[in-house]
Amino acid sequence: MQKETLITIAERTGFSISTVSRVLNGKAQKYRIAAQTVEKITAEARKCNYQPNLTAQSLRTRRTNTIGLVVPSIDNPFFANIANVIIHEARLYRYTVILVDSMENEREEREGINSLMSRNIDGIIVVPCGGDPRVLETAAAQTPIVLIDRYFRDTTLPYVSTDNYLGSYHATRMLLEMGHRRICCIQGPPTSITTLERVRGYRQALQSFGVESQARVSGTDFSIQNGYVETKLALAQADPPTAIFALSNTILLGTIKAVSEAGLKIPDDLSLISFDNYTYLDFLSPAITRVNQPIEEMGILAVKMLLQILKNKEPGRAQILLPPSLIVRDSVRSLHTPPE
Amino acid sequence: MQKETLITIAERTGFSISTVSRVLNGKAQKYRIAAQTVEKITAEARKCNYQPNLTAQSLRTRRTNTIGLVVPSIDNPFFANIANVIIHEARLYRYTVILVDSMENEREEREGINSLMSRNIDGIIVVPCGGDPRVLETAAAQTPIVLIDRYFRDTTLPYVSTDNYLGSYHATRMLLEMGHRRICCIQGPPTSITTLERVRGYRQALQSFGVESQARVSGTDFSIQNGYVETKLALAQADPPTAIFALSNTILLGTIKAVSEAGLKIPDDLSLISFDNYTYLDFLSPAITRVNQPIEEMGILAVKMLLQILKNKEPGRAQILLPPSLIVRDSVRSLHTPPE
DNA sequence: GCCCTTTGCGCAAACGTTTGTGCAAATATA
DNA sequence: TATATTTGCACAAACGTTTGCGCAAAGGGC
Repeated sequence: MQKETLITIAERTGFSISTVSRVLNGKAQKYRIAAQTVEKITAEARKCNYQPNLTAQSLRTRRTNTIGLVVPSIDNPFFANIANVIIHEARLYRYTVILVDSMENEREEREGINSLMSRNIDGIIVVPCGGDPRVLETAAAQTPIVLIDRYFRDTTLPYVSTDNYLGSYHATRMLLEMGHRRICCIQGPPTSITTLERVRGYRQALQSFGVESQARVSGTDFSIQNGYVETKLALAQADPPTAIFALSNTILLGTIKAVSEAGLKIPDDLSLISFDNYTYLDFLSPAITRVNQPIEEMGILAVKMLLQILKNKEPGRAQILLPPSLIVRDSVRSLHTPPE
Repeated sequence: MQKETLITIAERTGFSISTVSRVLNGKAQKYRIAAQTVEKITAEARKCNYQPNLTAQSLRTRRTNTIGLVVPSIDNPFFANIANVIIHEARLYRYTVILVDSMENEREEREGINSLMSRNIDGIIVVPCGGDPRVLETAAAQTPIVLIDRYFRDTTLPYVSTDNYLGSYHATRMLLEMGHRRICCIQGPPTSITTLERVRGYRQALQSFGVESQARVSGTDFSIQNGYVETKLALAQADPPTAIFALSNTILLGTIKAVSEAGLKIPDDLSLISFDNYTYLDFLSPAITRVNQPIEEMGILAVKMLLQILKNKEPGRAQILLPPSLIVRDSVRSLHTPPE
């Protein structure tokens, strides 16, 4: 079975390549192709299962109906989730997604984006992994770019993310209202905007209770190991925390491991609250109280924003923060009442 | 910043397009381009950060340095894991991956594969979601295809998967050796090869203990809900099982939910064993004993097999089953000893 | 029957590459 | 000096599309 092209169809139907092209692109009306001709050509195309050659098509049209998606690690369920939403949403508009994994590495990210651009993809959605917007901003001069989840403080790049500050603020306040004062906050990379915002929310909540001097922030990255190490340290202090706020699902896992190794029970001996939602968190015992990011909405918005930029052919300026919600489960104990 | 092409570089350096092309493709030797010329051209290319237009390139060469990956659901950590390995491995050979999510739907799968092929991708790795190899086999006539995880019984298509039979056999034997006899096996889609093989292993193990009449197999698909429903039913029987064998990580979650709703403790009241490995399983309490599939090896092999087919330009016949391993944790109790 | 409009379609250029072939100049050979 | 060989590069076709333009034939108005 050899490849069918416009040429082979043209030969078999006796019409020219251009006529075949126009018919199959639905431009028969516009070019006044006779109904009979349309009939013949579409019949033939269907019969031989013609599939246009997208590389030729996009060489000519400079469009590929493809968007690039760059995430730091597809292995992280949070990003897998984002990817899932974006792939599905893009499909609705007949866009295909090329996935690039930057491995939390700025160089990989840059190369990935270069590779995407040399493929003439129509736009890029990216969860940036560096602190420097410049690479992305120069790239955005050539290809529309929308940031998701992570973004930059002073940037003109459009983004959609969670209001990390707010989520963190609410979570911390909940702990405070439950009577907790010694609350450890285990953070991700200290320069990342998500970390910064979450820590800001944490501090602000403490301040609203007049206990900002109690702030305990530590941690270096979004890894299980980081959660583990920092929890070990926290628990070894003279005045160990009564609650731990893990700023990501990965950090949470490390924390849980350290806590269980210490022989502590959650929430009786230690309360725990986390960022990021995930099916499995309901199956841990106890189920983990957490800040839920509206991933689905974020993904849909990112795609829509990108498509809008593509349609309007103008830069795109939307910078959107969606409110997170608190999913209350069983990992936080009230210090006002005795343990069960 | 306008796009740099071979043409602009040719103009600026004063050489012809072909010379520029050959130099930048490292074919200077072969075409006896003067060292000085090579120097000038590469300098200019570097200066203006030339990136070849991949669509033009692949239109001409009929290669895209891209492979397609079709999975049933990127949201499932098992497939996210596979995708992760394949993306990374492909990158080593400078291949990019286009990810298609078939949503466990044969029509989506077919369309996805068509779309991939019209992009001239060099090959496809697919976790098929149907029971019929024909679509894939005809596609394989045009583009190299390698199956991963799932495959077909009578097919010439190359594949790499786990020896599901063996994994299931060992897991079931372990339960039997621990004294369990009433073992429920909750399966995925009854026609899928992974289900069939796993059930076969389960039955064979029972038979090796002379208790094949005790076989209890039920279930319809790889969903949390299926695990939940089937467990509910199993527990409601007159002679409820002492152990449950969940044939996937998703089924497992449903089972856990139903078990905990029934107020049963694992492993004291009920033993549990599962297929598929996953970080989170160690964080459940108790940690879940499970059959580990060698995902990393499978992914690497799949990519290597595909690249080999591409290189040799011959169909490729390798059909490989890798042995799984048992990860023993705390969810299985021995009936020979009293509960702790 | 003549001119004008409409209908229906084809020609050919262009997108940015790669690559087989060819050819002039430089060098070597006799 | 005449010929053969090598060196260094350019020409042009091709990959499969899309699309502006143009032109022949048919139909309409008078």
